[in-house]
Amino acid sequence: MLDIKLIRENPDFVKERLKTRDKALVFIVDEILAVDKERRKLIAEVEQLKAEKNKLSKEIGRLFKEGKKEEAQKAKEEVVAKNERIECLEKELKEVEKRFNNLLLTVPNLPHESVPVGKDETENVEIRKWGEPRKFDFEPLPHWEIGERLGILDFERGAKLAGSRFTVMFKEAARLERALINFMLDIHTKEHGYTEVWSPVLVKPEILIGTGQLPKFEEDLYKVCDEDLYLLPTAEVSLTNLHAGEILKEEELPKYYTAYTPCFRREAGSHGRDVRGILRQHQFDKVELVKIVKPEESYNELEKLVNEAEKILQLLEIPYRVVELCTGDLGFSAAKTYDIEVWIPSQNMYREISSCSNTEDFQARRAKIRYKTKEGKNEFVHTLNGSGLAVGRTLLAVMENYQKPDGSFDIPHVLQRYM
RNA sequence: GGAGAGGUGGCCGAGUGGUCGAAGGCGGCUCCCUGCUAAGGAGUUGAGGGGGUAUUCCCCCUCCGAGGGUUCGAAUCCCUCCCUCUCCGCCA
Repeated sequence: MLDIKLIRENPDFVKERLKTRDKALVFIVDEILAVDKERRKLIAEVEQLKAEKNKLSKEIGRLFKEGKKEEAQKAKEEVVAKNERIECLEKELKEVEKRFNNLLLTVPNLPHESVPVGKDETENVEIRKWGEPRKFDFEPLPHWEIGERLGILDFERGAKLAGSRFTVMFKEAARLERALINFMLDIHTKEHGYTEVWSPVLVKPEILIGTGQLPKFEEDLYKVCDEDLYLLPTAEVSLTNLHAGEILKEEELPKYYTAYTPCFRREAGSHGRDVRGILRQHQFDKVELVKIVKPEESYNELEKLVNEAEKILQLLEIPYRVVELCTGDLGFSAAKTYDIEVWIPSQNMYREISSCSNTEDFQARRAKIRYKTKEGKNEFVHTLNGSGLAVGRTLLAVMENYQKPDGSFDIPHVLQRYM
């Protein structure tokens, strides 16, 4: 959520920044300003009346004690009249507040000034490459063929159990999934200083509002029927919200959390994309990294976060590249994002395996995560998140990059002790 | 699922219709005192929002689990919900 004060005081700046994402966003700023004006006018009026009412009520108490019944009675009538007016105005105010909040909650974050301006993913900027894609002296197979031939990826049975975009894994694939999870968690906790977390995978709507999935992206989420709970689309949601509504001590920061969770996404609007294999599934495993930091440190922390995610691929010895998303491709909550894209031999291209973002205070403002500065002021923290990594995609990358001509594949050196 | 107890400020804990944003204690902060430390003394110490040309000053509104209601007035009374704890049942 953007700071209403910023919108109020620098509307043109906000418009300019939003425009780099999408030109249509400009109009919402004016709408917000109009509603804000209306809102504040009503607040002033209501509070004036309440002040008068409170004063009178105290007066009444005093008059009763002094035995001045008639004067008290007269004052009572006056308060009743004020109450009617207050009730009426408050009803109006409630409507306006609701409109105001809904508007504010649907505005995306402002891109950081360093983010390249561009309309979509074609204008993302490659930052660096790591590793040389392997030269195959045979035609590399896609992972689904490798997996099906070995009998360790079963798409038909996945569909039987749950429908399309669900897969069953057997034997080495199942074990590799588990090995990858443990490997990633070990690296992040032992080498990068993260605290391991295990969290619920069903969460309340207000939690999803905190990180920005709601109210705007409900169609991407699975909702539990009969209960007001949603399946987690990413552990970013639970980890970031661990401190929702809290005021942290300055010396508690920074906080680094990592968790393995399954993630559930409806992938609405991506029909026909990546239909084969396990690249795009409704349910997938992910090890997530979340940082809660002081504002002045967040961009530094973002660079570190990307490096920490990259470390996994380096240890697995799989080539990748890092790209910086342009303004038009930036996610809703992000001020700046780096994607890590892993090399996929069968597609002869790099595909996203991690997305690392600094949301600045955008999520903190929604989730009300603050810290008390040395001066005793409450400030919003900055929150960051990144995949470290998407486990299913890592598994797929291992299978393809380590495949052998006989249709089998090797296990990366660092994973062998986990198998 | 059944029965009971309870949810108050950073924490503990008082408060059962008026001057209570809330006693007292602990903790925190500031100052004083003692050579240092400990002890002691004085003061101060919640959050969100609106306004006054105002982050540091002033005024006001709201907040005692959440939402409704009664009342001129509610932390205090009534209703609904949520959560925590204890016992019973069921269960991985």
